[in-house]
Amino acid sequence: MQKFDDVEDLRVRRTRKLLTQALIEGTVEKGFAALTVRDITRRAMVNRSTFYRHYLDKYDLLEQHLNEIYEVLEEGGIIGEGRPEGNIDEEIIELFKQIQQFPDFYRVMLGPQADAFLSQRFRQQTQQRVLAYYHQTFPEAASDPDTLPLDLKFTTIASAGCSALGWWLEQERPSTPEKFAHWLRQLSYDISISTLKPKK
Amino acid sequence: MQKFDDVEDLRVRRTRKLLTQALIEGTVEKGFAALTVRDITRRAMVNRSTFYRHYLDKYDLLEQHLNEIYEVLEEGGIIGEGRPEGNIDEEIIELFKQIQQFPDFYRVMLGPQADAFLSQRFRQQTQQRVLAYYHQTFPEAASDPDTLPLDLKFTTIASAGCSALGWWLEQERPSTPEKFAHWLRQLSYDISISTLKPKK
DNA sequence: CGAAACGTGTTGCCTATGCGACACAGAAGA
DNA sequence: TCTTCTGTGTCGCATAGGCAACACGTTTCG
Repeated sequence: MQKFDDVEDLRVRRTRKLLTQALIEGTVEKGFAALTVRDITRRAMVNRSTFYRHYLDKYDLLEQHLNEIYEVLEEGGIIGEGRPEGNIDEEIIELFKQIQQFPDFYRVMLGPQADAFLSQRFRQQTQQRVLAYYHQTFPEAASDPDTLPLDLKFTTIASAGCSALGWWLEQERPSTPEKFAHWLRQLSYDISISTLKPKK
Repeated sequence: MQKFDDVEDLRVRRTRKLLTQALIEGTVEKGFAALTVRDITRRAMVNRSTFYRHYLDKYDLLEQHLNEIYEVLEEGGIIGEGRPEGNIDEEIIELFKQIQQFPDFYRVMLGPQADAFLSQRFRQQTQQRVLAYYHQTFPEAASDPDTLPLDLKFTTIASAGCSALGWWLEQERPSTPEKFAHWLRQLSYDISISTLKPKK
């Protein structure tokens, strides 16, 4: 797999978007396990060799897709301490609108009958992301023996976030992405305060 | 505007598909008149210069899209190589299954608040297609001075078909393609009989 | 069992497309 | 009026991606 000089090239972004979209649609249609690289590239109208210029395999594609989601969440401060920035709020809302476009896919990942590999990898990545974020934000907390074990915190927070998202998607008529983003920010902020901020 | 060596190149087909899709979505969203080439290319994630490698302007894109639809219908035996005695019902049903692929777009084109240029061009192209069809099917009718003027017939038939289609798409709960095809077949059959079949 | 048939990765060559720039036109605004 | 801004249409150059072929592993079926 080779890298690209200009990751911002329109062709690169378009190819990645098409492949990701095909991954989601294909997963909904026939399941992630049965999905082949050929299926994805055929649906995306992208040559198979091009797929390997960007991703190692379908698992790599999935993880990169999830990572992109987390990056947006972290930039917006949804994960951890909320720092409201008007500009980034719109991006988060856009993200949830995108998620809402493929509720079946995330339902597959988060629902009760979720694909084994998918849901495991999703929660696992979520936890890792939360871990990395808190290492950046609270570097001193890692060496504090008196606080709760970090793993427990991260597992709890990650699981809470996944459950919240799953709950949102399971609703009959999900509320607007704006409202859900607001709730999620409040939730994550409360959790941050109660678990990470040392009481004075 | 330049031509391409290999029109079957996956990149060419993908680009055209994305642009066409963006045209349809953009037309539904903000109307065909207000739609710019920039809007289309931005939505399609295609460079603006690439647009001009394929189309002259948005009108050219629209016409090529309509032509492709008609070509698909002809390949399916719906318009071309018509058999007047055959089972026309199935052919008409196939037609509406094709149209149902882009319901919003045709709603914009044919509905009461339809864009002026769009609906005009659509009716115009439909009329030309009907003209070609009847030239194939009834070659002797073209030279018959005693029948009604052909233009009048075709205009009437095409306009009737478009109006009926627009009415169908405007319904709250459009009836099944089968039922509507039955009605339309009766209508068109009556028109054909009364205007094209010479009385013995 | 053998042999099609399919999926995975990889490579070298060719080309469609992106990018940046340009001239031009019309519209909005000081 | 003179700017400023946006859209149009075109161009040369650089490159991401298509295509065809390859070796290899796995399923499928006769």
